[in-house]
Amino acid sequence: MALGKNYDGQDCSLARTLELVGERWTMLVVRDALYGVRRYGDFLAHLDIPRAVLSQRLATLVEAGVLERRRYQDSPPRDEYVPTAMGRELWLPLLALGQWGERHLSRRGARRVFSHVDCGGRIDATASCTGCGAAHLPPERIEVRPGPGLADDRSDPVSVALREPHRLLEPLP
Amino acid sequence: MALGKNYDGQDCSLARTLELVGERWTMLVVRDALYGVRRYGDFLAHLDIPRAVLSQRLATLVEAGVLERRRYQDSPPRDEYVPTAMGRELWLPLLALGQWGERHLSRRGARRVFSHVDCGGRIDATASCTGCGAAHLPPERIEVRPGPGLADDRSDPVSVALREPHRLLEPLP
DNA sequence: CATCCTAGTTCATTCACTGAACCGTGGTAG
DNA sequence: CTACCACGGTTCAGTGAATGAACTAGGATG
Repeated sequence: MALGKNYDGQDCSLARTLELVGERWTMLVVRDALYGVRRYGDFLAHLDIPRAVLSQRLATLVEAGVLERRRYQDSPPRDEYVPTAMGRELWLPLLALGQWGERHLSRRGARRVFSHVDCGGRIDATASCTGCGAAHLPPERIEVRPGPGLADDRSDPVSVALREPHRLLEPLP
Repeated sequence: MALGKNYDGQDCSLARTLELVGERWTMLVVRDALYGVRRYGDFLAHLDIPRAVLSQRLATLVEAGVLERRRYQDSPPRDEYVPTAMGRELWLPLLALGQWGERHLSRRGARRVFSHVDCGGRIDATASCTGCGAAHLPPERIEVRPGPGLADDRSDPVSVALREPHRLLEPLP
């Protein structure tokens, strides 16, 4: 989103949600985190986001409890950003938005296909498996694959790694 | 959202969706449209949105096919903005976002409660009825009521009308 | 005729986004 | 010991969208 990030008069959970994740780039950062992107440089290269904006978004998401900043190496000191339980629950709205776009804004086929790791069935917009009927699946049980509509013209490590099937939340690349 | 509304390198249906509905205010406009708000002045009063931004957002949504602009009176000429089928399908992602905020960002209770008009059961984040089990319900089958966490300090016609139970998409106020 | 209502547009100001440059820490190579 | 590089940022000038107030236009209303 953008300027003046608060919707003051709106006593509404949607408005409160958008104050946090509705800013420009934020949902794409969370999506990447759910795909398994964890390092600053990978977000940067995959999203083509200005460094200052990425820093600010990561700080906001950490402060809000959507991501956790975690030391994964001491020398040199390196931190990674990992979705918390709260962040993992954003999977459902992000999926619903993506599926809506797939249905209404895409002329080519699906760019990415989600399937249930336990049965291989396709996932619908409510995170349910159209194969076995399991409802409201968490990201841990989902695999992403490139779909027929995906243009594979990007060469950053994340884009390359996502050309193979990949389970959500598993570290990339 | 904000500046430079396109996510050029992102070959992703979520990014395409956000280019359209991810701008600042846009999702709140769609939410209001699903609640039944139809007139420029009602959006304006309920959202406290700058007039120029509202005009621009309505035009974008009409052009994209999310809303339809419809003449409802000839003298004086007056148009209303009504969700198309494409717009009505945004119900699911908007609900999922709102429910996420309700769970994670709200200290008071729910601000609004959604229920199934056919059985009175509560609606979950996947638009399914927890009472009768009906899945993926469309907005036509949903009723909104004020929840315990709603502060009723606003006096615009839409806020006042929404203090009563109201079926989604039914014209307000 | 004067006033009001609705639905806008215009405009100066403010403020976030952008992209490029710079910085600091800690390896690593010679 | 010095140079250089990788990573993860911060800083900064320029741009452009959001903001809010003022203004406009068409038509009803008194």
